[in-house]
Amino acid sequence: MQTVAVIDFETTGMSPGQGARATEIAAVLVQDGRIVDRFQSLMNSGAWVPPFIEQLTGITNSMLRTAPGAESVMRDVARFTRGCPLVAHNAAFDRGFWQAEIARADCEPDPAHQFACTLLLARRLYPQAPNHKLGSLARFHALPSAGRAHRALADAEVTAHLLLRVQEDVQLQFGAELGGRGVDHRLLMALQKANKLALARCVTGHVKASKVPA
DNA sequence: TGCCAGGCCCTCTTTAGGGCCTT
Repeated sequence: MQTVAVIDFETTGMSPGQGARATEIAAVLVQDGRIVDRFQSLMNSGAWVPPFIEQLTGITNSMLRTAPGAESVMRDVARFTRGCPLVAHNAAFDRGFWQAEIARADCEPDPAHQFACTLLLARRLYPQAPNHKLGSLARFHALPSAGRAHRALADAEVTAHLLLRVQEDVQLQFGAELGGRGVDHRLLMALQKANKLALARCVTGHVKASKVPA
């Protein structure tokens, strides 16, 4: 079964385009419906962490002073996730930092590193949720807690449990269309883009497309 | 002077605007 890497960044701000840098990254590998491996590291890019972010994440400037360099951490996490599709909650955010930090570390881009987004999927599948913040969805589905929110490993683990719940619910909801097929990464990427009224059509189309020889 | 993210979704839309979500 395909192994997927769920990642989460903590950063100094909202956008790498505005000079924000990553302060911590975590990746958890999900295979056969469970977490099978974990990677987590603080990363010292030399960037200053604003007080608001120190308070939000608990990651302080003094903690980063002794952390490994951002470039070596990115090389390590790229190696850890090699060949795995990626998943994040609000993937547009993490994708931006992933691409920026990978480029700074001079890593070769991995074609397998395509992002699926649990935020987009949750908006499709759980319109009845009070909102689609990671913490709210964790409460909504009673997902296991993995530690302090706004730390990379804890958030990545919660996102991994949300992903597993999404896969389970897609299977339950569209089992007939899937005909015994698993909920793979390509289907999740198709679903997150599907019009909310066209989920079933999307699944059927994906299954038909999957039957065409490459 | 005032503003300064980006991507996505929804709707009183598409020649746009506002809200959500991430740190």
